[in-house]
Amino acid sequence: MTIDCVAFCKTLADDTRQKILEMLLDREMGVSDIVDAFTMSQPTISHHLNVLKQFGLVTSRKEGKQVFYAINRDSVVECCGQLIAKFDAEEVCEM
Amino acid sequence: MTIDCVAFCKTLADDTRQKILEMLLDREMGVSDIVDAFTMSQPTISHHLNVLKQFGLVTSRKEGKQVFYAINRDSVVECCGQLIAKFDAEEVCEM
DNA sequence: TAGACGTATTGAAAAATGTCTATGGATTTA
DNA sequence: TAAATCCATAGACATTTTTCAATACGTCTA
Repeated sequence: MTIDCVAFCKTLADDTRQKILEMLLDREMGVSDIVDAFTMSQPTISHHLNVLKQFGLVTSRKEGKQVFYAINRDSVVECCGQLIAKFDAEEVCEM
Repeated sequence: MTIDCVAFCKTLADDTRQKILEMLLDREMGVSDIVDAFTMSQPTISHHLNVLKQFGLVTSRKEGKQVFYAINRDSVVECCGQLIAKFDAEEVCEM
């Protein structure tokens, strides 16, 4: 399946979202833990988590009152791969 | 040298800029040729070309009245590579 | 069941970005 | 040199995105 590379870049075009992804590289985290790592409000973090989730870069699971988010490594790698593929094409030789 | 991955994604987070880069994969182009490929105004295209140039994804050279833009393949590949490297890290094992 | 807790949603304000028109600078040509 | 061509810049406007406060929703616990 081919992704929308512009949408992928938009998803990563935010410092908070990239930092969240980096944190999730280390371990799955609950929303409140993520919120604690930033100075922004909880709704703002929830918004960014939703943007990441909509594009499939993270997954979430509910456990009691908490919601845990995890990075979707396969998706991140696949998207980066498609981005490279789009712009790393060999020079086209016309004959 | 390490790039700003957020700035890189912001640079690519626009449909027009990605299309311009794709066109330049094929061949170097003058500004007016690029403008002709879109329905947007010439200043708007110039703006996008400047964004791409500021981040080093394209280069330009002047030839008479015309300005030719070319993709900087090395830079594009290097930036994509760093983006992958940032999020494709192996799982961290704590001992 | 009432209250507390954790998270999502809503609606609005602020900030950033994309787009346009108008114009200016550089270069060529008549 | 005057006009034409090509592109960049400036400023204004519209759109999108980020952010927050307020509140709603689900879950646990006393």
